[in-house]
Amino acid sequence: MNLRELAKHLNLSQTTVSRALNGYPEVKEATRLRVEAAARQFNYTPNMRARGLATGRAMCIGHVMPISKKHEMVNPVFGDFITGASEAYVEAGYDLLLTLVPDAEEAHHYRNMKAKGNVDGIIVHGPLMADRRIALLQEIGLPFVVHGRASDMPADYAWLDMNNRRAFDRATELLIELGHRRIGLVNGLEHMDFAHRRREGFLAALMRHGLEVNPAHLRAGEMTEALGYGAASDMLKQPDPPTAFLSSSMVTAMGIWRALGDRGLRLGRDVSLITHDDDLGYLKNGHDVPTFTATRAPVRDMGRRAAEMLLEMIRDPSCGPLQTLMEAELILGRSTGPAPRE
Amino acid sequence: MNLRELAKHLNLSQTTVSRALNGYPEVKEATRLRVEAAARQFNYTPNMRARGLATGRAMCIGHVMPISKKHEMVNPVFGDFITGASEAYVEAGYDLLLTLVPDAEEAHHYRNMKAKGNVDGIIVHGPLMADRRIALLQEIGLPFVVHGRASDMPADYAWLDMNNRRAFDRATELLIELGHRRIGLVNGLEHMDFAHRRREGFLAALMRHGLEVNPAHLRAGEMTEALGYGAASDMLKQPDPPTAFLSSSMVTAMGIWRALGDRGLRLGRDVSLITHDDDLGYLKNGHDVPTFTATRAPVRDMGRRAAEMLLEMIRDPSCGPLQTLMEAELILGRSTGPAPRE
DNA sequence: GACGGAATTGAAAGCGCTTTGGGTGCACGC
DNA sequence: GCGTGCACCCAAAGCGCTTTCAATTCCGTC
Repeated sequence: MNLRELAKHLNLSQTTVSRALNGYPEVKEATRLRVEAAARQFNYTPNMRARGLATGRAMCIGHVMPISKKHEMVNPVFGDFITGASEAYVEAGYDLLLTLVPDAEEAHHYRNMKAKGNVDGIIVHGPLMADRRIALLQEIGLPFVVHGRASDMPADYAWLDMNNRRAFDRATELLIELGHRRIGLVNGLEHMDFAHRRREGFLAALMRHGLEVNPAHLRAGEMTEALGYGAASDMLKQPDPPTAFLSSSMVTAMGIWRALGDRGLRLGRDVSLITHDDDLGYLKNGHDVPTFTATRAPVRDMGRRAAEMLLEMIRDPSCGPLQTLMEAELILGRSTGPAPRE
Repeated sequence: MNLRELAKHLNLSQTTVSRALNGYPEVKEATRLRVEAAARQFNYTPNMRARGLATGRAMCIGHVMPISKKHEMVNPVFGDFITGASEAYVEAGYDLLLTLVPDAEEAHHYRNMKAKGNVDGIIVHGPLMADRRIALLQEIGLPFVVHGRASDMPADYAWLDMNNRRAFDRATELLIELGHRRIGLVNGLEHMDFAHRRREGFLAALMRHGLEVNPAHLRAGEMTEALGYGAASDMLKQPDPPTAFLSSSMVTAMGIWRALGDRGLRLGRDVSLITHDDDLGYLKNGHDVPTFTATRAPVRDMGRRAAEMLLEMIRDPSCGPLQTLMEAELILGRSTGPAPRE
């Protein structure tokens, strides 16, 4: 059933039917009711492609995920983020188009997004420190919001980010207050912006307290369980092993934990551990009391907020690039305790 | 730049330009080259909405994920599955539309998919045992492939599934051969089809070997780390604790492992564990030697295959519903060993 | 040099919707 | 009786593309 048929069936023009369904005021209330009833009866839904052609709006948001060829890994955070975003889209009547781009920097993908005309705006995932996509998108003129930031780029674009720097600074500070002097950092890949900021926060806190940075206590890689296990195992073998760890993700933290187990070290007693926790649905940090002391950021909420920002920017293009910085909570779990006496 | 402008610039009709770009034979080679050069120069990409309107094909596949209100959790497998599917779409020039459906309003969402006309087919995720969506989609007449199956429905639809029953049967068999007599099953929610089949496989193997089923050794829930920890802790407290566990996911297995650690039980020595492993990018099962003995199914490949099936069905609607059953590998890791002497 | 068919190209219709720019009645005031 | 303003409705244009049908050109042939 399309508009023409519906109109014919009602003995009305397409114009009137269209207006009735889209809530225009110049149609008589009785007529509107008649139209709406018929639409319901025949299960009429406007064809979005046709509507899009006519209005110029696609009613669809694109999410662009870079999948690096080298590290073929889907960010586990993605599922939860997108769930949150999806809530906002459903409410606003938008669809979600997902594009996985093999190489973060393939310009033509982004250009095509605009030309193909099937999205009104996009959300950019996984920004690098110097992410050329931002300038590209500004040039293209498609509204966008970055999930995260790109430190090396001028900041006049829309983004939603967690305060990674501060979160890791605070976490480090907490460990230092507990008496830890040798702290290992197991970070994500540091050309990713979020990882870079976390490292900065970590180093800043160390420096503020006059602590040396031991390069052997810094490790970065894809945030897998294996990374945590490997990194912690290596560091613990060294002459001056860390008495505490900072980890960039829950799975990595579990790997670290396993490495402790191998050596008979007890978490929170012999060795302390703070991890970042994205509060993912399938990876809850304990039940009543959190297993890990953690910097927690509700990724799902962030997805929703980012989506709302983008929708707002589309609704009112004059509002300029919106920016949101969210603070992570520092939640106390059972993985931290005073540094052991030497 | 749109087709008309491009045509004008070339002093050609839209017809010819369109044909040149779409590889129709009736256009002179010299002209085609000229057109292609101009298209590249101006970065012309056809507007998909307009093309879709004209051709009736959306060049887009919908993925529908139910998000149950009760268990607000995104299936962690989803990211990898969709990455695989995406590969196939990119090659075929398709886009991917993601819809998260809160399962209450099911029916009208699927009906709208068809009416809105922005997808040519859909992939259905998370099938339940008696999933009404299948009959609905058949009635609607939109090509679809189910990731998994629905045991209680007639099987004349397209699906791609892992042989869950056989995988868990084999895994159980292995444990029995190792001398285990009391085996705990920590499963996913059993109204989900895959979990139901795994349970069946588990029970079949027990029965075949004349082993009693202890209801206290069966547990099902959302496959979180906490589930594994809680279930294992409970079972180990009982008078006749399991000497081996079967787990439906890696994170759950890690929870079980943690519960063992709490009690000073060593994995693979004191207690054995086999888990299902979806081979996710960020949750690798060990490095050289797998940590866990596991039934492994490459979810990403499955995504690709499912997508290819759907594209084939769209290309040739007469080919009927395709079906693919994949076998999981049973890979040996360090989490299994002979049952301890009593 | 005219002719038939193959090779190229174009004009125009149409996909299903929105929206512009008129109508057509009708009530009202003069 | 006539203009005015309002409330309501419609015909038709147009969004950017594909595709049908027809027109034109080109060539080898007789």
